[in-house]
Amino acid sequence: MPPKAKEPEDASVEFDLGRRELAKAERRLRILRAARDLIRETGDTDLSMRTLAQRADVSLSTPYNLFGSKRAVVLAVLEDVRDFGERFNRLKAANSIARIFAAHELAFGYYTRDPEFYRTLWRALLNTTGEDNTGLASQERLARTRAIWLGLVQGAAQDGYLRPDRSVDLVLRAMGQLTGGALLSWAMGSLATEALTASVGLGYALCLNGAATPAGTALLSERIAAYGQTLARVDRQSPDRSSETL
Amino acid sequence: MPPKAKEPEDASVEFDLGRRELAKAERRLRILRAARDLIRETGDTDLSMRTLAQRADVSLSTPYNLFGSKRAVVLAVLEDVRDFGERFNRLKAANSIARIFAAHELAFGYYTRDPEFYRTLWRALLNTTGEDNTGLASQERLARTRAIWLGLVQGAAQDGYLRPDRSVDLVLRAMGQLTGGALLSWAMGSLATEALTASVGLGYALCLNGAATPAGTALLSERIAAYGQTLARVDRQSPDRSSETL
DNA sequence: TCGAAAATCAGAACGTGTTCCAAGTTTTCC
DNA sequence: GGAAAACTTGGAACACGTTCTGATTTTCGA
Repeated sequence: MPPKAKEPEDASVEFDLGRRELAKAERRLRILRAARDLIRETGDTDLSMRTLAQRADVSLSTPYNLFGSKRAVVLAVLEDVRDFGERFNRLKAANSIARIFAAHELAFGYYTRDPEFYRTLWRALLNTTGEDNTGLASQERLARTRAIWLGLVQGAAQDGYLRPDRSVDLVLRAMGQLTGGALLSWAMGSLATEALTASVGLGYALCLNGAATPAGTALLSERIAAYGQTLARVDRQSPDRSSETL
Repeated sequence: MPPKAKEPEDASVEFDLGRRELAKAERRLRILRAARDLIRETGDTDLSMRTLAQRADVSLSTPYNLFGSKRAVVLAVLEDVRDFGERFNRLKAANSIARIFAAHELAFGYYTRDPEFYRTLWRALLNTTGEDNTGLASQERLARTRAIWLGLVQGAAQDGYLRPDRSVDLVLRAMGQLTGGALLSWAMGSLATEALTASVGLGYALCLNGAATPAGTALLSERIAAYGQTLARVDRQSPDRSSETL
């Protein structure tokens, strides 16, 4: 029987790379979809490579050939599911400070909408030893994300909301670590989902305010107050247990 | 017969708990010491429970009986090695802002002096699923650490360095997440050891400055500049790759 | 002193991520 | 068409954290 899968039925961005590469891409896609579905279904239990292979109708070796490790598979799922970039460009806001927080809430909206899914994803990322996080695709995506945020903060600086003697790079670095810490304690279970966006947003606002001009402070104070109220309300309902182990 | 178990033979802090409890404590200590030594020796390779048991001259089951999991053992090592508390009290500084950063550099001095050791420790903490981080001893130590930092920041607030309309709790929350994020990317390898203390210190200074009075800003600006210079110097020598995965 | 209780012990077992290897299958190139 | 290269496959294997079982030793209470 001739292979019936020769029409470009998926209409994806794949170029003509020969039939072998095409089959490989198709397998890759099948694995990713199986991983996504499995995480969606099983929820709390972390997905195993054996069930993943079984679900994707491939051998256990194949995900390792195509991705390299479980961590890489999960990273690819994360990358596949969340495609900002276009959405970021469509963002409109009253000023460049508001733009930053609009982007923040857009990004974390992915997490607060189905939290189970992303929590499992992040847990899988954490307990696979990270030594080899220098994947090719991963590194490129990371640079892209960083460029977006750099543009956002630089915009605020050019609009006169941030003091020019404060390096944008340093503010960005603090914001990145804030993000990582919040996602860590969220994935570990010590930060409630309802508090996640506000917690990171408050950290952003504080850091930015630490480098802000008076004009910037005027805008950021509202953010700090608003996020603070949200956090106070959440803390009243459930125990917080922030600051995981220090 | 009156209970005769009154001899304080070990002269340690253990009370008279009978010979059985004493033997248990001795075994616990032996396990902790073995874990510490093994991490010190093997360095990069994560310690395994089997070699740990072998080294401590106990069965593989015993660490699970006494601690519950590998995560708990590693947490106990971390708690055993780092005993601030007393050192914090001996801290003297020019003002309450300087006190905060003295405490910060004291705390992170543990990490930057033998980084291999603490990196291994933190990696072991990360890739054991954290569900059960609600250990009894762990929770108490966490509260104690939080109380120390709360006192430090409250001191700055009472000295008029922080605006009274900014909640100390919220600043503390941001600082805690900053810490967690930095330690995460440090343990993962994407943050250099030479940049660790400065990176967190800069984040602290920015967050505090975001809630500072003019008097506080005067002090914090120096910190921001100093840490920024340190980070710039480190970045010039090695690639930074901060903000791990977002 | 004796029996009961408690803890450890050795070892097997389960499921995990990951690697390796001998086949088999398919595509590509000459 | 045929040879060679590339890739998947199935399965075994390794080390890991964790749990369980049965036997053994040690301590405590009466």
